[in-house]
Amino acid sequence: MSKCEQCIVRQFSSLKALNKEELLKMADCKTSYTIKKGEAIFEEGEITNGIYCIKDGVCKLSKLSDNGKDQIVKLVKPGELLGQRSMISEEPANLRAVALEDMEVCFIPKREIMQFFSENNQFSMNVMRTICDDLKVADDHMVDMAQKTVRQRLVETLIYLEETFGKNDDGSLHIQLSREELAGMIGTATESCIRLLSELNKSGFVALTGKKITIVDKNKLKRFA
Amino acid sequence: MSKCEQCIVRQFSSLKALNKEELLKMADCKTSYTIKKGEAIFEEGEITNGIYCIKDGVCKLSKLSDNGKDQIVKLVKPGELLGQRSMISEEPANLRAVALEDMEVCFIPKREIMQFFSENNQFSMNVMRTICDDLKVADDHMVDMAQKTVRQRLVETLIYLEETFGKNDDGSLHIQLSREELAGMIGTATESCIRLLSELNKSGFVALTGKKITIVDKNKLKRFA
DNA sequence: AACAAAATATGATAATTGTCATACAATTTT
DNA sequence: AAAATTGTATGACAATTATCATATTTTGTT
Repeated sequence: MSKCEQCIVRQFSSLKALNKEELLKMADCKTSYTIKKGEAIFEEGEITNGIYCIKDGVCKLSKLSDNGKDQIVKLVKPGELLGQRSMISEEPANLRAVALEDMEVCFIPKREIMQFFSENNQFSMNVMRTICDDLKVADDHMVDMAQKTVRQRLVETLIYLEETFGKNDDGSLHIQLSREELAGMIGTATESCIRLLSELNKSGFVALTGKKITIVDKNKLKRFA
Repeated sequence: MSKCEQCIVRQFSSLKALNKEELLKMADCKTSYTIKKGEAIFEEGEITNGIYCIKDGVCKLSKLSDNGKDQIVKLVKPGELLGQRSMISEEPANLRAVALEDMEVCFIPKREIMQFFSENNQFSMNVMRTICDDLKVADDHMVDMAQKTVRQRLVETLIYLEETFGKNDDGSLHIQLSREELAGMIGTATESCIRLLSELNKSGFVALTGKKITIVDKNKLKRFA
């Protein structure tokens, strides 16, 4: 069993506030999982009873809407935690978590986390800040969904993807999303997403090579939207 | 100066975890304000350095979008707290708070709240839960904005307004929103909002009497959307 | 009470976005 | 390698929604 002390998640997340003793306790109670691309970590409505630490791989958090479309609410990357909200609210998961790449995650039971909460004030504050950040992002996102056009949202999403997940050697977006998933992030029909991408391609703002998307000129793209 | 012990905010909010001593300390450091309908409690980008307790009156939290429209993110009612997120994140306010009715609020400086945080674990957990609830609502709201039609959002908003703020004796919605504000909640153009309301009126699902909106048959209205 | 200003309402029209059909390409299965 | 499945692309069209113009009503002010 690997130790938590050197783990990437510890460096980037709320867990950085935990001391050696707490980390040892955590290492002791954690369960490690390997999750293949496309598999779910948890489903909407599932009772999770703990949090997941993302060691490797990116996943999407999505919610199935009444119209049958899967809206992607957030992408979660290595170093981040998953399932904090449900655990604190003591509710089933509001969102579904599905791996976009092969992943390595660790599960920490609720019992341990709650104990850290009560004993380590800095840790609670860190978690609180993370959730506050999520809330701000969600509010802003909501305003965007309500007030921006699909084209604006597509452009902003492409830039977000490049800035957050980086580029391959050939300059294309490193993160691999299907057109359907991209549409699910933007909140539009797959066909509309494809059509607008194709338009951005023809205008020379982005280049499409197979599934790969390359932002040709980020600043021009920003201004265009 | 009134005591905090019997205050409505104390009964409904995270503050219920505070003990007598803490309440006395809070009563001692608070500032009470009267805010007239239409006035702002704080502006987007303003540094608040504390939280507001809503004793009376409802306010809207909104964000100005690039297209010049004011998107209403949330309505806050008596008994709730305001400004928790910014305080915890140590950031300027992300949203603007404007009174929809004459209001009575109290301001508690950050310093005191932070002390309660570190000394009263139940209080921190309560605040955390509140923010978690907000996050869930925001996520759901985001999905609605992305996936539902304006008509669906209007219908759901009307029902939400009736269920949350109640009805007058004549059955009309108690909370008074202008058409522009209603449009701002729904995330649509004012004209579209008016047009759809008028359509619901003609179909007999709601009744419009001047500014007053009455839901005639909630269940029919729900099914119609 | 008369006026000005603001809010509500409605028509006409354009722009955006969704839906369905279909074609083509890529990937997986047999 | 062929067939089947899935994903991407595009056209045609319909539905939704925004915008602009203009009444009409309500509200506030002098």
